[in-house]
Amino acid sequence: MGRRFRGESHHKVDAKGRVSIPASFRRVIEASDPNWKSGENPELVIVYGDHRRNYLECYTIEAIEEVDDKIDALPRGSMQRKMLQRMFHGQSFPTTIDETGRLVLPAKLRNKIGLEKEVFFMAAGDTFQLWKPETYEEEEQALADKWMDELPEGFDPLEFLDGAGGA
Amino acid sequence: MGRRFRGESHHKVDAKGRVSIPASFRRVIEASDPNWKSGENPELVIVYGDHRRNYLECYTIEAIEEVDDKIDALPRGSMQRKMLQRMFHGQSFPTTIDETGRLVLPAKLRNKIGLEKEVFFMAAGDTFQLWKPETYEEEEQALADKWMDELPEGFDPLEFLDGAGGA
DNA sequence: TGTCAGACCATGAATTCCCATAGTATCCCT
DNA sequence: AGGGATACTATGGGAATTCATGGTCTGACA
Repeated sequence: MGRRFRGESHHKVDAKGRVSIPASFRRVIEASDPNWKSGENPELVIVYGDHRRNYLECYTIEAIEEVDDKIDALPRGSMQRKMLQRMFHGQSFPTTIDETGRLVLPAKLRNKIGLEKEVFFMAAGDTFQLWKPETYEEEEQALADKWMDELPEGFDPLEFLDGAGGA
Repeated sequence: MGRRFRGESHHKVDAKGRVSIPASFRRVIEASDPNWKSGENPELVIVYGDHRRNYLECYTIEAIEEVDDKIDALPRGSMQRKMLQRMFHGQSFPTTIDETGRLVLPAKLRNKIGLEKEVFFMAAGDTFQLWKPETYEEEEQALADKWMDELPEGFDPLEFLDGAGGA
């Protein structure tokens, strides 16, 4: 894996669906697009998935190619292959970042996750996610808080790093 | 783990959020950045965590890569992995130390721990922490008080010097 | 012939870059 | 051992650049 995304931030979404990409994310997207040259518009792929998913996941070109290769390696006609193709080839949207550092989310994608005036960016390794802020807070935050609170008193989640069994 | 941070100190924070790094810490940060070459600006990652954490933890590149590797080793989709990704990939901020030995803390991070004109540096193995001085004193003070209060009536903590078992 | 996507321009705020200074520690030389 | 000269540390200030965001204009298209 090349460079990693890191950080989280909130950005505005305007009436046309335009969204500024955090500058630090842009650097990673550019570096992970094998065809990108300075002065051009780097590409990326947004995977939106089916109705069960309530966020958008953005892949760099390198990251999506890795996924494609893995799909290609699955037996033709297998259910797994079919499902993954459906998700990564069907339910995805390739796009580019314009010269002002923004991308345009079509109405279809915005509606899918209920996006209005604001979006929340969240790094996740070699991809990043786009959430409706309210969804993120309600679902993820609640889940995280619950999970943390259920840990034994004085237990530091960092212990998971070393493979300690937990809740 | 390579070289360790050692010591503690106070430094000014200016209006732009710039903070001098203790010189001895710089040596460790440089030595622990595999890409660093003399004359360049060493990188590091500040992990700020969620609302429960009231200090900033600074990781050298080596230290954070160790963490990243461990996260990669956890099962994709597991709660533990998700939580750790959220903390180390989402709630973190990559940065560099400039040629005058300073780093810049963006307003978001300063506000998170209530930082104003001064910051307290505290070594912690292969990471170091940044505290608002008042917070550090209060927390540590509270911790010390609690410990003292729990000692048996009439017990002098100096007795620990000679190996007496304690609370 | 109104709507929609894309290209282009505009701007305030935040951030980076570059230069400056005062105080300390260090080193070297005679 | 004295007396600089030198290097590094901690801090400050302003200019230049980048970021995030908003607006306008113009064709395409249905």
